[in-house]
Amino acid sequence: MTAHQPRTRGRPPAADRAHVTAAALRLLDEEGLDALTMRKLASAVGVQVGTLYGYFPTKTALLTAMAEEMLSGCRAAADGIADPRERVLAFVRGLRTALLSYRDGARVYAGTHAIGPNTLGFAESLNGALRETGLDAAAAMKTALLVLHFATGHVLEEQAAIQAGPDLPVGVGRLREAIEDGDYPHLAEAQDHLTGADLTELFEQGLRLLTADLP
Amino acid sequence: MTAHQPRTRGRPPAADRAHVTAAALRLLDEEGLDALTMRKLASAVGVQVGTLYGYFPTKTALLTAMAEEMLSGCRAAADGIADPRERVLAFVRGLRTALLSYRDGARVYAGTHAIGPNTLGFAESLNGALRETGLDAAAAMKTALLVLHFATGHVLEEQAAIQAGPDLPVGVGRLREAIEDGDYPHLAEAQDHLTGADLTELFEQGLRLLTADLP
DNA sequence: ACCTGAACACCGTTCAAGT
DNA sequence: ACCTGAACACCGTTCAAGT
Repeated sequence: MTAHQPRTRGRPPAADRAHVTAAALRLLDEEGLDALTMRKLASAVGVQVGTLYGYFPTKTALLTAMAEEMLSGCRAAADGIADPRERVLAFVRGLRTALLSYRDGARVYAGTHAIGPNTLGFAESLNGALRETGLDAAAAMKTALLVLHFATGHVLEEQAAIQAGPDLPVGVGRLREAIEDGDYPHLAEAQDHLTGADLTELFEQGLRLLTADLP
Repeated sequence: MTAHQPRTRGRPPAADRAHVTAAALRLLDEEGLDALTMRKLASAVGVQVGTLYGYFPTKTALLTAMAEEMLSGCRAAADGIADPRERVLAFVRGLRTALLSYRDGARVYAGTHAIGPNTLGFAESLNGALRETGLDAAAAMKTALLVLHFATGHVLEEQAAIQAGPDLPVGVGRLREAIEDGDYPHLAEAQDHLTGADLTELFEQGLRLLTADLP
């Protein structure tokens, strides 16, 4: 109302919300989701723990803002593609890249339900591209959900496999051991073909199949 | 070695590991993953917290045992199907049903990497069915991973959508609001077609597409 | 209006001491 | 051999009091 007031209206100084979110994403990338603590984040920002609750009412709200921010760049590469079918593929690849570019990115994304402009804008663009291929509203939304679910699940497993975490290098050895100890002939044979499997190629295969019946 | 010794060899009384796992699954189903606490589990079992660490070295180990136990019944329905292609579909449907039958089942499954007989036996049977359709070892494993990733991602979202949790009914209203406030014409149109969407049908569509190129 | 400092009610995990 | 009881080092969250 008054001219003297700074541009804050409700509570949160919106400028620093972004700053805190960026610091949280940096911390996530360096230490992983399990080590992302409100206290560690506070000291990274240079503030007391309680202060964070002036920016975000809850840790879930922070994680949601992080998920929203993760998607900030994932439309750029696809938006200019003329062929709608190729645009659809580019959108989904962009989502995978966005999630892969932060440690535990898929876990954060799958654990939240952001409704910010990046998330909804992405869903809108993906739906738009699907409609342009000739699908009606219902079919476009179904295909969008399908590829989104697939991408989430795939990157989740990709990042779980990468994780050279606390005891995971042990974990993969244990898997090999368990397969050889037990009676799993198909798994034993497939294991060799699987070592160093190209996960990008696997993702592309899934994406191709899920979009195979596009008009 | 000696005949007097009871059949315990190392540390854990294996009989009660199963009992604790069952109690944990019961607690999970009643209260959800976020409320599954070692202390709550201890009091449900009628024991002190520290005692649980005689059965499981860590909470992660408990969750892994829970994931393994979840898959106990998911092969039964498919194992007798003669047509290999139909058997593949039945295995994946069985996995979805198994995960859906516990609250937060997919979150537990996706967050662990069980290597017990249920998990490996399921993977072995799925691979065997895929080989029988005519796929070679590498192709069978790739398709298996694909449908597994899809199923995980799909049920994860299914259970997140169901969750009439602490503030989620508010959450869906907020989504509708955000879509109508913003400039998302495709999402706004698709929203009506989506309400009460049949998630089982959507899962079947994804499954059909991912297995469409089977020989 | 914003931040500090301190507390509350929890966690997972460990380990002496009992029996 | 197994369990108890109590502690350790943390959590997320809240809130008076300061400025």
